[in-house]
Amino acid sequence: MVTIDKFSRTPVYEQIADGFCREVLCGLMPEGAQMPSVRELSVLLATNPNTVQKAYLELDRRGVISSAPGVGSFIRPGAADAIREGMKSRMSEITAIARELALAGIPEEEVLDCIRSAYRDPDQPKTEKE
Amino acid sequence: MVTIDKFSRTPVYEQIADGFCREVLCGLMPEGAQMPSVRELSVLLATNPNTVQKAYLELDRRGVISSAPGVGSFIRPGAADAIREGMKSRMSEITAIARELALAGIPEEEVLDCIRSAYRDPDQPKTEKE
DNA sequence: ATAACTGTACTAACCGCCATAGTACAGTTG
DNA sequence: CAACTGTACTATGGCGGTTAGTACAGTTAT
Repeated sequence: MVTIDKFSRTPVYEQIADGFCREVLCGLMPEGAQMPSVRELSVLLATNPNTVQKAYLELDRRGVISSAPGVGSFIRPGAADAIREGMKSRMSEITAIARELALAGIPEEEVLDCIRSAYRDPDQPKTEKE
Repeated sequence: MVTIDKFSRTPVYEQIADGFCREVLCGLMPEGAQMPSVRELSVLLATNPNTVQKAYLELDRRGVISSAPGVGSFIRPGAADAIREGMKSRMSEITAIARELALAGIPEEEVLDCIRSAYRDPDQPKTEKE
C-alpha cells in the first residue's frame, strides 16, 4: 500500500504519485486496474482530497493513469513503459551526486557498491540480513 | 569563483555554501584562508547580505569555516575532512535512486556507467568529448 | 428520475521557507 | 575615532504545499 511520510521534504502529492508508480512497476497495479477514488484515498491516507487530486494530475501528466468524470481513474496501457522512460532522467541525478563524491575523494568502488547493493535487493532498505 | 543560478530550485544560500565546499575540496581555499566578508560577497553575487550570512552560518554548521566578529571568517583546519564526512550521507541518496532504477528495470550496467563517467571527469558536466 | 458515486474546478486561508530591506549592535583593527 | 568585521532583529513579499469548503459535470445503478 502507498504510504505517506509527513516529515519528508518531498511533497505529499509527489509521494503518492511515486508510490503508485512503484506499484505499477511491481505489477500490483496492472494495466486497466482502477485507482481508488480521490475521496476514498484521501480518507485512507488521512490527507486532503485536493492533495490526492494533485497526485492524480501528476500521474496523468506522467502518462500513468487516465481519468474520466463519473467513471474513475485507471492505469493506462503502457504505463510501466512511460514510467521507465521518465526514470532515465534520474540517472543524471546520480551522475551529479557521483561527481561531487568524486571531487570529495570518496573511492569510486564505494559508490559503485551503492549501485550494486541497490540492484542486489531492490526492496527493504532497512533490516537486511545476509 | 562561486556562482549563483537564480532559477535553480536549490536555495541561493545553499548554492553559496556548496560552492565554497567545492573550492575547499579543490584546494582553492586552503585551511586558514580568509573568506570574503559578508557585505563584500553580497555585492559580488548581487544578492542580499542576509542570504550570504545564512550561507556562512551553514558553512559554520558543517564545520567548514569559523567566524569572529571584527575579524572575519576563515577556513577551519580539517575543513576538507569535515566536508568529506558530510558527503557520505549523499551515498544513501544514490542508493535510493538506484533502487528505483532497478525496480524500473534499467540495466545495472547503465547505472554503473553513470558513476564511472562521473569519476572519469569530475568537472565539465557538458560538452565532453572522447 | 433519483441517488450515489465518479472526476474536476474554484476560492480562500494558513503555514513554512526563501529572499529582500533596513536598522542596529558588538567586536577588532588601523 | 573611523572603518572594517560578524551578528541580531523586525518587517515584508513571494512561492509552494496543504487544508477547507463549495460547487459543477458526468456516469452508474436502482
